[in-house]
Amino acid sequence: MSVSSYSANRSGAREARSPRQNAAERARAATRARLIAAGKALFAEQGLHRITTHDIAAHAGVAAGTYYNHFRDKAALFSVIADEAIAELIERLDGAVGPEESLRAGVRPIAEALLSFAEDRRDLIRILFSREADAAAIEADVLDRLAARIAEGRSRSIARGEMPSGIDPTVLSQALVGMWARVVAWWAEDPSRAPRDRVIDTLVQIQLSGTHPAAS
Amino acid sequence: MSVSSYSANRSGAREARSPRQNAAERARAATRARLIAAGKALFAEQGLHRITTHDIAAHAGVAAGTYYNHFRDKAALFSVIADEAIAELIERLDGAVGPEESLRAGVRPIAEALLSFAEDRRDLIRILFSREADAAAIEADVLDRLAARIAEGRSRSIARGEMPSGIDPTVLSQALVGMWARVVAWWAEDPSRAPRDRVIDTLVQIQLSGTHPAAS
Amino acid sequence: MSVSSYSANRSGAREARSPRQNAAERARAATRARLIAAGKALFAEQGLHRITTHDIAAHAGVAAGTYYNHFRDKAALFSVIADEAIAELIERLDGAVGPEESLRAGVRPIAEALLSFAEDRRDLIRILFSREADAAAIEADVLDRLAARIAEGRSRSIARGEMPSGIDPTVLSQALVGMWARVVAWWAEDPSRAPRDRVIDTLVQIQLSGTHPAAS
Amino acid sequence: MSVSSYSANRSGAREARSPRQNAAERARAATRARLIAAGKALFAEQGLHRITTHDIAAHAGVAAGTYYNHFRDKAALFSVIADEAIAELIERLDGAVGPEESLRAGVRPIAEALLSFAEDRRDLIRILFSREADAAAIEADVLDRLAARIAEGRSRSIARGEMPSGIDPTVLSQALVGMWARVVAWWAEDPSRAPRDRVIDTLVQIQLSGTHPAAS
DNA sequence: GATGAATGAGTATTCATTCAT
DNA sequence: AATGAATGAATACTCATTCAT
Repeated sequence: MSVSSYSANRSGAREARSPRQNAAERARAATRARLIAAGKALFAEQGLHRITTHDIAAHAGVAAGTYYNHFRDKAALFSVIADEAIAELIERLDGAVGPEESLRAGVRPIAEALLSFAEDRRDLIRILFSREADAAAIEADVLDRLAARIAEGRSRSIARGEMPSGIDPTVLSQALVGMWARVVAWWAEDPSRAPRDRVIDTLVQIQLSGTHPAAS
Repeated sequence: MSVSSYSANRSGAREARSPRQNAAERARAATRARLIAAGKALFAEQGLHRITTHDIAAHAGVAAGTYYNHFRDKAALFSVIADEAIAELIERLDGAVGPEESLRAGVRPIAEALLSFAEDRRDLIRILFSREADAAAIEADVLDRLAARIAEGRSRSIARGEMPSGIDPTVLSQALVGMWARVVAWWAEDPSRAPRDRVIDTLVQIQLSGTHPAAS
Repeated sequence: MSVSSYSANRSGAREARSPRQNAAERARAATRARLIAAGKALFAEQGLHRITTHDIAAHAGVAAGTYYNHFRDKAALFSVIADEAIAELIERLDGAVGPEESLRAGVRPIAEALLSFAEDRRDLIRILFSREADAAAIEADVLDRLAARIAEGRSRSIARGEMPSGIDPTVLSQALVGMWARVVAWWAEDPSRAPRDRVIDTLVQIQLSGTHPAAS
Repeated sequence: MSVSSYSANRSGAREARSPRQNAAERARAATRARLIAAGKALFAEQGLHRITTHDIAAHAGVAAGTYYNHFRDKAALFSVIADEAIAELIERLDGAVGPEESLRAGVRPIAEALLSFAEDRRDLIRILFSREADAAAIEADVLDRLAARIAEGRSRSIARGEMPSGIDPTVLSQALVGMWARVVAWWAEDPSRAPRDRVIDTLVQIQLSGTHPAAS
């Protein structure tokens, strides 16, 4: 388990990467990965502040102190997880809609991407939208980033005259983000609450009509 | 274990209240009111679990133990505040829309009631929508109650054939609630972010188009 | 309830005991009696340190502060109760055995007096023999007083040559007291554990043989 | 909630214990031992509920929180101490009397074992017989176990016709246990109160005569 | 790098007691 | 004398974090 301990400092680093160094590095990365996995599982179940660093270490099968060899403090792991989650979500959304694609065409793909993400990553959904005081900064971040992306798209729409003039794009983006976040969290909690396609259809209908002059 | 003294008015007797009793009761009510005010201010600023009962007592200018002469535990004050806030919010919404009024007519009044509440009661807004783990039950309650109210109205709309068939009323109610909660919280945080009427107009436009066949 | 409050200080004491004073005095005594009764009931049920002064006042139907108009502190009421209990017990024992009566004749009456006391005053038994840290001083007192009484009797017996010389009267008195206290407490807890007369017979037999040369 | 670290030796592996693990384990055991020693000293002096976990930690020379690395709560240390004490007492009593030995022969050895225990372990005596409300369960246990042992022996005596018929064995066992417990506690408090042998002689005489027809 | 024992500040809650009315 | 609101010291228990090995 701790082979690396005895060697790491002794090797006279000749080559940039001795095999020994590689082994040590791989072991370290593996420990880190297990801590992250433990964090995802536990934060999703119980939320940030019901979980202790000891819980995470124990779930990862390492000693309590090991946690601090990998993360500065309790919040750091949460941030890492949240950042990964956000990145994955953004990536999926980007995959779903080409950046310059017509927004009209894009609504359904976005909703589908969101719902797929909720299906595949219920743990991440719970972490991202978990309504935690301590997580507020992170969550605000998630939602604000989404909102910013949307607002940006909307501005282009407006510039092209595609949106009713009464609508403020920043308000709209907050509204859409709040809507999506709530619906996705609500549905991820118990997907049997509504058929997946019906959720998508509903979101699409609201979106379509609410945001596009063609709908009126 | 012992009979509690948490209710403001213990004596069942209507009459025969001595001046001394009245004075004591008034003093008690005043202390309670100060604790509630302190709770509102502090919970709004920092959230439920960053605040200690000592903080609240200190902010109210009473001794630490006095808190427990008025509230069973830390959560109790939060509940009282949240319940009051919900009641006030509901009351305002009820005042804004007659129960059987056309939904179409009702969208704007609802948005206006919401925004007024956000203006007048920024502290309560922060508490109600503060995304706290411990407050989750309360917030879920708020939002679910709103969602239930909306879903109910929607059902009538559907029955009257006023809504597109693709829309699921439970999904829609979650969506609207998420949208409103987020927009209101976002705006209450800093009302200079958008002019009040523009927020209302935006919400109305989304609502109108999204929920009414006449808009399509 | 508080008629006396308004008059006590105003009466220009002409006679040694005005009717008003008598009334006030009686009211005060009644309050005190109710506190004592409450203390007996509650201490017997739960022991000294599970019971709060608020519990006692509430059970007596008076305000919390009233307790301190009658007793210096929490221990004072306990002492009063214990003293009364001891006095009653001593009185019963004295009633059972004439001071100079032959000890031989007295064993059965003592056992009977003890068991009767246990039957009539289960609450006091529980208080006197309740094995409480804080009550230790009091209980030690009870038992030591009993032991002293016994030791005294024994010394006379020894002087009269009625007791085996190997027996130390102080040790014997501790032994008897421990025996009695435990048996009485054990039996008072659930009198169905053994028929009353069988308990007495057993105690008598042990006593008789253990303390009297005639038995050897 | 999390897997505890209260047992001294967590690792099931017999072999493959690194020097580091051994050192840590030894350190842990040493701290635990100091906490237990502190508990014995303080509980014997002041009783369970006059002593705080901070007192124990301070007396053991460790930080307050360290207590909880070794014992789940305040009661846990007391239980550990009491269990050890009971076990040691039982062991001594078993060593003193062969199980089937004549009871007659056994009285003196029992008394001697008891007194030796009281001499060697004055702290444990005080803890075992300390008359504490919270310790009641433990003490009841001690005394009941002793009583049960005695009752068992008595039943054999009765079966062999060695005991007067007027005596109820359950009452007798309570009586003997009360007697012993009180005498031992009284004597351990200040052994100069009576010479050790005189205590033993007195106990033996009471026992002999009280329980055995051959003595009459 | 990993370990895990130790740390100690932090916190909710209790309750004997006081005192102004 | 009675009231009862206020007091504040006391205390069990938690947990993020450190550090010697």
